[in-house]
Amino acid sequence: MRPTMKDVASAAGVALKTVSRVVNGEPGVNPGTAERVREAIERLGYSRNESARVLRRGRTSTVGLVIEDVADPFYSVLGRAVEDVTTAHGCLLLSGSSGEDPARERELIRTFCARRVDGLIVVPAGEDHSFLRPELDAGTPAVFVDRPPGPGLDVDTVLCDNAAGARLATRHLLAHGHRRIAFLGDRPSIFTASRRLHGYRAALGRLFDERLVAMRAPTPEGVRADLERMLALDDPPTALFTGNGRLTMTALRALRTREDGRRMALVGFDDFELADLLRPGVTVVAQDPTSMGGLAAELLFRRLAGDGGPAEHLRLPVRVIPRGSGELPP
Amino acid sequence: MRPTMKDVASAAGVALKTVSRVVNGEPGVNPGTAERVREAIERLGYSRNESARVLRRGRTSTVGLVIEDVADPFYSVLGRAVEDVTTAHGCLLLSGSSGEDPARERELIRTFCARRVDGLIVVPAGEDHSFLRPELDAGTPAVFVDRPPGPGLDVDTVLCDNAAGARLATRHLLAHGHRRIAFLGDRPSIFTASRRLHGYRAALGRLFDERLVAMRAPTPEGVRADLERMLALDDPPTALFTGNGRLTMTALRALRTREDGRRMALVGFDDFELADLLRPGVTVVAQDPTSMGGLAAELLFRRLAGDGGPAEHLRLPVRVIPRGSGELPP
DNA sequence: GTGAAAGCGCTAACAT
DNA sequence: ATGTTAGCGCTTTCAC
Repeated sequence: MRPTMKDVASAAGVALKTVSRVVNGEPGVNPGTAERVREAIERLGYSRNESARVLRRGRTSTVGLVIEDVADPFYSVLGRAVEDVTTAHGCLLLSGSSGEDPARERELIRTFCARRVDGLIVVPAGEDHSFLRPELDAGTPAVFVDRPPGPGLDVDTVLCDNAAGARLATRHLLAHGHRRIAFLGDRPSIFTASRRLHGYRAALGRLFDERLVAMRAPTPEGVRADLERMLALDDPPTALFTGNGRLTMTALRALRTREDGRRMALVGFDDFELADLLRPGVTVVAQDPTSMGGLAAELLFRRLAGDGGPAEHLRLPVRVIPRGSGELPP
Repeated sequence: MRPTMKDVASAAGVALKTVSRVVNGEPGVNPGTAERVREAIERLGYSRNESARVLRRGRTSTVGLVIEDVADPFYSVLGRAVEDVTTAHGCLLLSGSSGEDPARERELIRTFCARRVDGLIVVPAGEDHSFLRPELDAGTPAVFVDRPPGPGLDVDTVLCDNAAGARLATRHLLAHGHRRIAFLGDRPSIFTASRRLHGYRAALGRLFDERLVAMRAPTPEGVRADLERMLALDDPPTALFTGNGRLTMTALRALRTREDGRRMALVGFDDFELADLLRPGVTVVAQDPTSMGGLAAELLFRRLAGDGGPAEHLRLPVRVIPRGSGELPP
């Protein structure tokens, strides 16, 4: 069906190897011959079969990226950063959504490895990554981003300082006079969620009250129910710390419909588009998904270039961006 | 390095072909033999080399997706829909960002074709896609989404009704009493931008005033300058129609800093997260990127299943979502 | 039920 | 400067 090097060779009246040389820009081909070959390539509409090349050479020049959801604003920006670095290194990025499902995560990684990606970048969903052992041993490096791998896997990681970020957020609210500060986090099984809970709790000290903590998947109904419950307490919260961007937006919607909700101070983990345009602007603890993805990719390419040093563990800083909602008085 | 079928075969004491049968779930293998093979596979950490399989079989079970930016909220949602359909069909999705650059678009498509994707889904950046001819002739189907291909290529397309959407938006503002309605669009070379301009102009009829039209890349500075210019007119606009989600957000930021801007009515093309939480809520003409991506992918898989009918041209409806900003009086 | 041999399209190593 | 040969890991075909 599609023309092969052999077809191009006979069309140009040369040996297959000469075509290979021209296609790959190898030296040692007479300019005239090269021209004839190029003309035949053009005429036949030839394009090199990458599968055959990969089979022979052993390197695919691809990188696999597993994230929670390619459509999530945080992870898609992280993914774009990985794509840019990957492209700059002449590689192709394969990416897929795990949807927080460990089985899907494993299946994606399996698929990537069967396609022999040169390396993996993973935002893990599962708690156990021992299935990666054979791949790592076979020489496929992996970098974990945003969350660490399950126990027993000593690979490079790029995380943000979750606990410090949560402490900053909570202290910010404390500094503005709040004493009853609620925390809305994602499921505690998610690494970032439990680290952020930890930071929140550490900053509160003896002000901590477990009735002001709710951790679950960010559904509108669930968040609404949690807030209703807390606001019905004798001593209701005057401020709220939300554990990720999705929860912040969900909470904003839920609070808007209650008049006592509108006056509630709010600090969210993760920045998001339009946070500055809301009234009041939403104060956040911001991470930088672009740096995160970019650094993870650079780390991976350093491994691919042969760096065999001990596993690196990058911890990226976070910063508070005050915009109004976090500075409301109790 | 990595174990091959040959290694598994000798470890299990069978012929290579028997391993192949077990790996592929082909019938005609003694259960006991199959068990021995599976055990050897497990022990050696074998995983099938997909490149070799592809080379032999001729099908990669991959689909290539080219979009403007994998981190753009609109296109990333579209991409996720494509991914879901692709996964459901047992295929892997390769996706890449063209960044509105025709050269990068072409390079991405070339890369995908060299990797012999079974089919392509493209949100085109360029105006000429004749380079796709050989691929189509070689039997690689393509579906164009959001924008049609350049002339001479009769492939399946999934577009939204851009002109109708722009007419709806403009009429909505007219119905609320506006007579001076400005249009902020992306570069006119972009298909959707020019179609939306067309619909806007058609709805305005003799109310059209070219001084109220500005088309350019959605940069904060550019949008700000355009708005300043229009608001300085003797007969300034009382309403604004923005041609895509990015422009809507950029315009909202620019308007917020002017007191005469806050009272300006606004309808935006494309819905976006938090449009409902802004004050006033942002009235939009919404398309459905999930349907768009899903339908495009379904169309592609119908082609891959052998449907050789004439090119289909789907046109998706749009709808107005009133939220406040489009209902402000002049 | 099992296996041997050929070959997919390419590159690496070695001639000429 | 050009060509020949072997073989990457798998599936296909055909033989046992």
